[in-house]
Amino acid sequence: MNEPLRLLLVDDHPVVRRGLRAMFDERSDMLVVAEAGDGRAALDALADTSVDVVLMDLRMGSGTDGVTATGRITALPDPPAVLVLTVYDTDADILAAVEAGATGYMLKDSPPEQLAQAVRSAARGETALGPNVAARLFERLRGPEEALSPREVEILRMLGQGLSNRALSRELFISEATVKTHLVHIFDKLGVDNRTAAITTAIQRGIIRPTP
Amino acid sequence: MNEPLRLLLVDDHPVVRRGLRAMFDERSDMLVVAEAGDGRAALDALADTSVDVVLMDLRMGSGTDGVTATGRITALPDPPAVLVLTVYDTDADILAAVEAGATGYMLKDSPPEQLAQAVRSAARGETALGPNVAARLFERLRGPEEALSPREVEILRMLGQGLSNRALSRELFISEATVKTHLVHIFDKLGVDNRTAAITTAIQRGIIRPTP
DNA sequence: CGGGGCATCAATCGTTCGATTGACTTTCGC
DNA sequence: GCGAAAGTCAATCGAACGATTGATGCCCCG
Repeated sequence: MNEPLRLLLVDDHPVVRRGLRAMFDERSDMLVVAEAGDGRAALDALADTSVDVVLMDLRMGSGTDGVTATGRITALPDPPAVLVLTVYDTDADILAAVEAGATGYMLKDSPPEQLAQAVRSAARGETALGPNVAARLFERLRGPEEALSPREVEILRMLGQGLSNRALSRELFISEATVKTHLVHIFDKLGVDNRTAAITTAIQRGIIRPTP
Repeated sequence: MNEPLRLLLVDDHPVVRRGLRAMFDERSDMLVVAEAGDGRAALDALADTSVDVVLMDLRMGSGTDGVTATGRITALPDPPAVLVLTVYDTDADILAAVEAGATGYMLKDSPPEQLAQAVRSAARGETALGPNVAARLFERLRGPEEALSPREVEILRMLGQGLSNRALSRELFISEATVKTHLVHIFDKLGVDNRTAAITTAIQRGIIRPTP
């Protein structure tokens, strides 16, 4: 097969798209056939462009995010492979991307040759994982994390603002005993035994954001 | 003046450097004269290359970080202007960069024309601030945050793992009373009144990272 | 030299936390 | 219909937290 791999670049950063295009333009076995600034634009591009591999950023400032777009792309008939590219990730990001059907996950600071190699692997349907990503996936598969209920996430968010159980109960119009019960469940699911560790773990896993 | 602005690109992401170079190569009033993957390499490049504007990433995976490098560059005799470029920032990042002497601060998702404009402003010695950055600087100037001592930061880091005061005192070989004293100071400086809020605030400000 | 900052320490006390045990109601899927 | 999950609630009790007051010692700088 001597036809170049047709690539679609999806990233909200013009600089990054430009850099990727320049890099792949130098490779005779690869051809950038389209670019998109968010997931929606990526899906639009796929409607009238044949693509072998999509290079997808997970975090976009606005528009359809990378995980949702990945899910939709891989649900297409005869979908292209999706190689996720990102700067930094939380455990939740990695898992979400893999569950959405991405066949590869690389960090943006990977050297150009590694990136090109990952693109080729993805085109062949092989999994391409950047450093550390494989290890974290294995860890996740070994001990799958239990999902928190919506109520539990809501309580976690408020907990991070430093509210006492009593203040929480007032804000949510429930009893303090109920707050405590939810906390017991939250601690169990996160594998911690106090609120402070719960907050740190939740932020690290991307369950909540650090907004005081 | 018809000579092009001489630019030095400093970023640990090859993709980003490549994209920036491609963008500036198109502008007749700008010339990329060097690239560097970290702050140290940037200083080396400046030793034998004349540069008008340095485009500096703040976060590098390894090597000398952007803030330190900015400080050293602006301490040079007849230094080039430093325009900081980053993806995401914490309050501490912004303040550190400005205090280190940067004359501009832009987010990487800025459109190419805005970036070019910021480079021209920096070259003229004018301040170039991206969206939201100015507002946050004003907020900081209104109520400057107190810096935590190294010991306080150390204690904050361990606090985030959920350690009780007693466990902390054991790990640090100090009394529990000392731990409590440090915490009182930490709470005062962060403007909070309990450990949980302290952790959230510290993570948000970039003082510590969420590593459970 | 004196003051400020940092690190260290003690004791007291009221409040809050977390574990525990037990229970009830509603909804959904098998 | 039954069981599981989610949400709700109560009471008890020991441990831990945070505020407070007060103190000492060291180092650095004006």
